[in-house]
Amino acid sequence: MNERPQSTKERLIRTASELFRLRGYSGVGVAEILQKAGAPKGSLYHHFPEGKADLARAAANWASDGMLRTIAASFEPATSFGEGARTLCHKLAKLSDMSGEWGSCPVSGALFDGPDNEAFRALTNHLFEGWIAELEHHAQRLGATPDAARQKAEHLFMLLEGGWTLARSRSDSDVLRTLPVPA
Amino acid sequence: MNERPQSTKERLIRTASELFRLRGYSGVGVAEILQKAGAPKGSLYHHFPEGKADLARAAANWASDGMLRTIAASFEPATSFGEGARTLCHKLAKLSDMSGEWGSCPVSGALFDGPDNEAFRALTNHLFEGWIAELEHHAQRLGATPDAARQKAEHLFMLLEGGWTLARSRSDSDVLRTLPVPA
DNA sequence: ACACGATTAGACCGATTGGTCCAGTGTCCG
DNA sequence: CGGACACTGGACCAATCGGTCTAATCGTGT
Repeated sequence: MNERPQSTKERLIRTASELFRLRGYSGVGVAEILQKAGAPKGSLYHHFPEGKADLARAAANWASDGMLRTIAASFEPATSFGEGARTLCHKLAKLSDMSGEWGSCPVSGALFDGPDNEAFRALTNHLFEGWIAELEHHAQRLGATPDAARQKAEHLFMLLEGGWTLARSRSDSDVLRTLPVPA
Repeated sequence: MNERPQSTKERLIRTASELFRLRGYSGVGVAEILQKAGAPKGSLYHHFPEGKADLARAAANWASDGMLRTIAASFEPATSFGEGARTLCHKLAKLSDMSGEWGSCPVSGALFDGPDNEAFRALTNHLFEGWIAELEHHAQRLGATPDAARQKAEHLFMLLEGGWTLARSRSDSDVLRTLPVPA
């Protein structure tokens, strides 16, 4: 019976990630996730024994993996950090355009406004540091000194997060396309 | 009976703003706000006939006004845009340290994950553009051309929003203090 | 002293929340 | 064929959600 394009678990993670990005952890109920994913309640608590929090962690991890792949795909063909950064911005802008709706960073959406949990904050930070480390790796590969690479990576990360916020508030992905990225 | 430091309405706005900043619009219930503010339910719906959404708008407006004052206070004595920007960053870092807890931008916290997407988004954008306009005004006053002033203002805004996110995820206000602000 | 609008106080409401539980339905391996 | 096990379906639950309502109380001008 499982000739569906994705497994139930995968569908749950994807729709949860999308909804959390739009309205945050507390802004989305499990009923809505289940309805959009076309799954019954039993499935959720089978695949994610700890329920909503478990699903949010999985969604954040999944979204973070996608972001890491996007970063790698943008920087691998680049010949300078600035070029890779600009490519990344354009890719993210395009993703925003395609989704049709305006959400926030999928990681902070899923985790930041959760139950005042310290564990959620720690996972958020872990994922963010993963992005920064990936950016740092490419900066160093493209000729920056270790110190400069770290600085460039953090700088670009903050611009991206801030740009995401402004783009969402304006409903305009061009904000991302014209981001003043470090060279 | 009203020798309290602030009126009930003011207390509601302040505690709502603080809580929304920590856990977002949907992450905070009216019961919690009322308890922390020491107000009964009747007061809320007397001062804010539309209830929680009304209160969130008021909280966001109040927080935005505070931010505008902080921007003005930082840039007025400055002799260059970079100097004003650095002062602003230090002031915001200090505010984060004093609050003891790590929240997000008070405007996006109160409004971004709300139920009525479009109206909330429009207000968020209105307030954000107010910040950018204030920054732009000071940039121009301190010698930048109109085009450069606009660019510097948006650039600083995005760095601040992104820096806020990273500072929160790391629980470290030094992120703000070392922000690579435009000159 | 009185009246009157502004405000407070909190009981109460239906809807929705996240979560539990178990009977069914496969699917695969002996 | 027959268990074993992974998964689905949904009824059901206590708790909490935002919101309404009315009675009491307050402050103030006359």
